[in-house]
Amino acid sequence: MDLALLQRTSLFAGMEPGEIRQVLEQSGALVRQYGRGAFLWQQGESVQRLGIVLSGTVDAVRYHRGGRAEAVGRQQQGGVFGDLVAAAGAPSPVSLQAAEPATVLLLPLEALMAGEGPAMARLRQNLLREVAEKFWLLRRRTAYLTEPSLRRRLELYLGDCRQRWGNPFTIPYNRQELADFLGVNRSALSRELGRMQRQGLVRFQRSRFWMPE
Amino acid sequence: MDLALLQRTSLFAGMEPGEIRQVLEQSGALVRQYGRGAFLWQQGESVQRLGIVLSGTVDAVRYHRGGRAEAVGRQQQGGVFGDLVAAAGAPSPVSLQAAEPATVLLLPLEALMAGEGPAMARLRQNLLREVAEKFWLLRRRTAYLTEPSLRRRLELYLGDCRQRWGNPFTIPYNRQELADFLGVNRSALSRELGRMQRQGLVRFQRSRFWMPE
DNA sequence: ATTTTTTTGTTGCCACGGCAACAAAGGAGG
DNA sequence: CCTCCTTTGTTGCCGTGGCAACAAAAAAAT
Repeated sequence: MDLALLQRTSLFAGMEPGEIRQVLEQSGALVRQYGRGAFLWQQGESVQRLGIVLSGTVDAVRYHRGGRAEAVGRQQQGGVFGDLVAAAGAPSPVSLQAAEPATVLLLPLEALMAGEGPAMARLRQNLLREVAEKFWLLRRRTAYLTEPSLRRRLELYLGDCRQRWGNPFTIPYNRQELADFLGVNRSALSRELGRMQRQGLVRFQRSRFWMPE
Repeated sequence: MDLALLQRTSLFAGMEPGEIRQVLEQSGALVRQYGRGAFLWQQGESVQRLGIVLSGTVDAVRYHRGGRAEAVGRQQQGGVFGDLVAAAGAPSPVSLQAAEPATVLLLPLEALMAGEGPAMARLRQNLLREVAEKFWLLRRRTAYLTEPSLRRRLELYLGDCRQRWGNPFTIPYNRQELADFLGVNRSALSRELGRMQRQGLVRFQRSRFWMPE
């Protein structure tokens, strides 16, 4: 078990290798491997485990009646998944699928909540924080989605990025993905970006942006 | 302290009065009162407490530069607030304000995560579930907001309501609020609802709806 | 280097829906 | 009952932005 990797995850942040090892034993953690495309679990199942990606990629996907698949989230090395599903204690609204061959560490939620000692307490704080951060990330997105115009959505999003990362900054999306994220059409997005650049409100090439002020 | 009320809250659900009392003492809970309009805490503050509304109403409000206030959430008797703020451990993106004179029970988060015993474990499960449910509620809303047309947003939202509550069902919004929730214009919403009713896709009066099939 | 595929930019068309202004209906209070 | 105020429905106008189709650029594959 690669404790150094775990130490860098949000879930085990601030914990000593000894504490991590202790928590793993105490909680009944286990490691599993999945091939490309394999389901860790399916939409509608009740799950009481959460996972950490040790290697590979895990996607959260929502399958609509009609077969359409909607990408909901993606986790790579060190990422935590299944926390929100297990925490809600309801049938999962998404399937979890290995986008690439993946090795994951699985932790039973209930053991984490009941376990005692300072290491467990720290872990729980981390878990709760992880979940809350996912909430606020989503909250931020709804702020973009409820802006009335494409221009305002872009200004708000890019302004947030500049504030967070400084100038220049690189966004984690290509045009199509950004359009999806902001809930707009890709060509309309390109058009508006062009306009903003001509007006000197922003400069960019590909996913690298620079904003004045 | 009204233990019967607490027993009916999501945070203390499934716990005996004795357990609740024990948790309150063990964690250092305290009761506070706030007059109408008083701030429980302000945007930007770091908070490590969460609260339960014993009486009155507490609003989460986001103040934008420019003075514009955006209503983010509201909790009434039995409702839990501040959980997501405290859990994230970051400066609060919202202010909490007593919309009506309010009595609240405040619980230090850290004590809840570190406390031992089955009652504490249950409480933590409940807390985590509360947070996760707020996430999925928001997730559902983004599903509406990313639908491309007003019609599709309505169909999706009303379809969800019918599935959840059965026919007929009453939505918790008036027209203006529903428009805001779905991120559309109120008159356009009324227009579309009218069209759908003429096509037999829905029947309604005010906030009471009925959908075929 | 050449070909193929992916990503991004551009443009014309036109419909959806925002906006404003008003009418009608419903509720509350006298 | 009548008045006042809030909520909901209706309609015309017109701009934003969805959509499709193509061009250009970049990246990947051969």
